[in-house]
Amino acid sequence: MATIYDVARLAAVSPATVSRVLNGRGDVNPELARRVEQSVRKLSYRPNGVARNLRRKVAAVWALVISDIENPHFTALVRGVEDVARANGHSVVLCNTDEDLERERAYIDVALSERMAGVVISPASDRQSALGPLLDAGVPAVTIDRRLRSSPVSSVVVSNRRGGYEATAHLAAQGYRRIACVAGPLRTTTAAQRLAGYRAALGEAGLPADKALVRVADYKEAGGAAAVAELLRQPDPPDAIFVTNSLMTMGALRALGEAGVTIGTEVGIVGFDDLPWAPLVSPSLSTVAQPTYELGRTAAEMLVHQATDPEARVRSVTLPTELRVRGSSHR
Amino acid sequence: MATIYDVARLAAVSPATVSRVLNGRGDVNPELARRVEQSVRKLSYRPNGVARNLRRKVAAVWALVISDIENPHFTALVRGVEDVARANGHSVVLCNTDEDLERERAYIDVALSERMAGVVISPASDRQSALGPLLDAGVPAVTIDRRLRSSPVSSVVVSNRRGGYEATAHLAAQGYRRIACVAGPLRTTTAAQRLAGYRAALGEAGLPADKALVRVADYKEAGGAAAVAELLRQPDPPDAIFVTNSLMTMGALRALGEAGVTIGTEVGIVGFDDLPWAPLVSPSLSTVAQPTYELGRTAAEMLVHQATDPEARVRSVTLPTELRVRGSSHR
DNA sequence: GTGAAAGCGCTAACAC
DNA sequence: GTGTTAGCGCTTTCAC
Repeated sequence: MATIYDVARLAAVSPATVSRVLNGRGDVNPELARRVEQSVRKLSYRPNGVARNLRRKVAAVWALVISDIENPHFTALVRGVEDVARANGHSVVLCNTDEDLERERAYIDVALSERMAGVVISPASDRQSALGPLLDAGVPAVTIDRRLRSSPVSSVVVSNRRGGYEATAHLAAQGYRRIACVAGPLRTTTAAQRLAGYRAALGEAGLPADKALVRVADYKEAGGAAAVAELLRQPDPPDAIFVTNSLMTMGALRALGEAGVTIGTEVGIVGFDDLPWAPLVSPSLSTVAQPTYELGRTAAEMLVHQATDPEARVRSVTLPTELRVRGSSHR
Repeated sequence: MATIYDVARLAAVSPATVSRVLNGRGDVNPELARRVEQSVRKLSYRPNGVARNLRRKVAAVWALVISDIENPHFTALVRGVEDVARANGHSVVLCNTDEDLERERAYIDVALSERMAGVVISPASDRQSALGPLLDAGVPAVTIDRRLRSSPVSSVVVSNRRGGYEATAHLAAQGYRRIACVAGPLRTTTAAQRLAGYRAALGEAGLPADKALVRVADYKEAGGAAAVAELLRQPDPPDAIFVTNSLMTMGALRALGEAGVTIGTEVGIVGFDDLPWAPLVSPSLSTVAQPTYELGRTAAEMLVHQATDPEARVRSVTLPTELRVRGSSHR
């Protein structure tokens, strides 16, 4: 592969001039610039990004570290982040941690090691974060979807508590009395907040907070199915369920189907995260929708802001959720 | 941030010895090794990956370039690739091209520029590929899900033609007579092959190949919906539809619902790609399932093979699909 | 406006 | 075994 020296030699200029032309810096004689461009083409020269990064001490790439690549919620964020990144001359690479702190750490390591320009991350845990080294190194970072309790980092989240509250209050208003909740891993702020909203709504509706009606699962399909199967097996099963993410909702529907339960009539259901197929199941699925694109866009904009002004103080943005009432939550 | 020189100084050894300890190369006096490790900890030293890559001429990272991050088929591949990567000491970063050749080119550029160790890619087009520079540079590359006609690259795909054939033959066997096909962008080999399978099955069943029954769409939800809406508006509408990917199938179901058509009875439907929610819609959705994890795993293994043996010849692996008959494809 | 040269942090010959 | 040193390819002072 051709280097900047090859180009310089062919164009009969110095490597410095080639660099200037390539980066549009400083004033270069148009004639020399022309010669450089011609040589670049002739040699099909591509700058070595690694050498450039070493010299500049930062790459043009952002890392978007998400906790579950198969969760449509997270993949929907991507577009928002990408659009802002491209507008600011950055590329986005995705890293999937699978809710695993060890893998989260490994990817933070890669981001740090490759001197990436910024990191947007949905942390696997609100406390034992792997972000420390990143922050110490001064790399711009923003958490998305979830917050971090252990360190001061800017974040963009949705109103999880309110979303959980509205879902549950809606079920109560529809006359359901034993409303269960399938929660996510409580080490995530989303799970904790959605559960808190559920509890608040129960209290307000004067419904008892039966511990047996709360199941902590793992935000995955199988976990949701298992949790619902257990709930149904109880002596006094629920007549409604608030399921706190889409993957678990899918599992819940499967478990309900396998148990021969009629959705809506026998057991009402509201899921967190709206999905394209929510209107297609029958009865159609009531959900708490999140502004996923906005979530990604906002996080990316905060990253740009941080990169521009390193003194920028930590900010936390909360975007609204929206209850979408469909067929699964009334009799 | 501490450098290898800082560590060397503190441990009273040379940078070369630090490097040896860090990389487990050569024999190092255990006492020196201990001192190095201690200094590394004390300084919380992290090797600069960029400098390392510049020196070694290759990074430890693989790029997985997929054409649509919101298509569950592609996100399902990721796990297979990741598992093999990790077993071989690589990290995987995902790049989303959105079926856009310009963005494909940009990400190939990043992979090249950052000297990534290998690329697994589902190309946006079978001809105008952006892979050229990558292959010229000798970077190990494998296409996944789709093939490339324009250059000799190893690939892992599924039996698209057979999958299309089986879906269509099944609909014919169920007594449907005017079977339509919603195809993907024909510049992808998957779309071309699935369509070819559809045509072959029609011919074999003695059904006429009415051009009006074939709609070329874009592998996206809205495209699938629009195509089906058009099909239904025709003077002589189809009584069954083979939809060639899951996103378009979702759109098809929506369009069918909006048109008030009873699925199965009035219009039979089979979709390509199985999905967790396929059994949940009603009637449950018949599909052609693909071994997504295997697809990812196999591609990654081929990449390892290529990296190990640069003389390895181009191979093409085809994995089987499986027709899953459910409720949407009979009366 | 242009070029010479130093240096980013690491690894791998090579010399000891 | 261990240290010295050159150099990966680029950008950026600094001198002209």
